[in-house]
Amino acid sequence: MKKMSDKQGLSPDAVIDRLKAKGISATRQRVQIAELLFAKPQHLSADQVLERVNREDSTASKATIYNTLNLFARKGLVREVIVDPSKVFYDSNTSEHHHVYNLDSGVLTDIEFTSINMAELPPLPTGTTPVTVDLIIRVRESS
Amino acid sequence: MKKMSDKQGLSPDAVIDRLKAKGISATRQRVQIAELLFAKPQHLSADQVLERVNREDSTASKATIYNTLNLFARKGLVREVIVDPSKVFYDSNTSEHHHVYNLDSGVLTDIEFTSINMAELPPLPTGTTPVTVDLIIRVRESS
DNA sequence: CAGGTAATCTGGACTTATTCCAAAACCTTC
DNA sequence: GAAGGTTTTGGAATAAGTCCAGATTACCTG
Repeated sequence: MKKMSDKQGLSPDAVIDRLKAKGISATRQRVQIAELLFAKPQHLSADQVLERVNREDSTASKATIYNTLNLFARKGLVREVIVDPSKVFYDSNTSEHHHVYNLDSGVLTDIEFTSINMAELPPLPTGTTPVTVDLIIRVRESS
Repeated sequence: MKKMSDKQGLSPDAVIDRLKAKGISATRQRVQIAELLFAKPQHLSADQVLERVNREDSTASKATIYNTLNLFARKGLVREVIVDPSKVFYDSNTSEHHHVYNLDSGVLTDIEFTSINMAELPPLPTGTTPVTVDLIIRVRESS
């Protein structure tokens, strides 16, 4: 019988299909990174991805982690969330949603918030088309 | 008669008052940076501020530029706009508004967009209060 | 106005995330 | 199994931002 991923995510084959569907050839490193990301909706930094991928026996280099995350972001498999100049997260939840960033704890949370939709954007500068719409609400603990 | 700033902005005294109103002591360097920023609504990076301030005869060090911009941002004199991990802008327009960032040209533009207001935010995680609400629409030239 | 204390500024070293690079490893396909 | 393109790799390079300890300045009090 087929072995499923140990982290309740997609099976390796499903991950490979998802990469191929976007025209990304499924190398060992890319599949590993994708399996990690797609296991569940989550926010990971490049560092965290590097650390977790390299916990397993076969590893990936720092350069590959960056290449791959950028590739995935460009292809829309993952969403880059820029929270802090030195805190970029990769969000494996690709459905439309926005973010709450807790400045005290560093925790990033998704929020459903339909009152902004791509369809009804304000007038943009002429000759430009929207690529992403990112709403980030920064909060503090209200002690 | 009183000499006005050469860049159609606030007079030096008005700048000093604005700093003092926020409890910031008006040192030479801070006044210089504030005069530059408050001359008109604009988006400048730390680098640009450094470069422009040091164009004049009396200068400020890199460390001071960073200290001062962070101080101004904390005090609400200026708004930090994080557009790209390595592109932080300081926006001297402190009224409520949002941003359009052109990925091709690197130009950041303000937009008035009242359909999101601090008053009607979605439910935030319990025990947190909003600090900033930032909407950034990233666009490309629609060649 | 002089002296003292706290706040601020400074240059340069340091840190840290990310990118760059040229060589090695790896797939395909014939 | 050799050719040719694509990926990966380790390590060097880059660049924004922070840190630090000493020098300077601002500010208060008498």
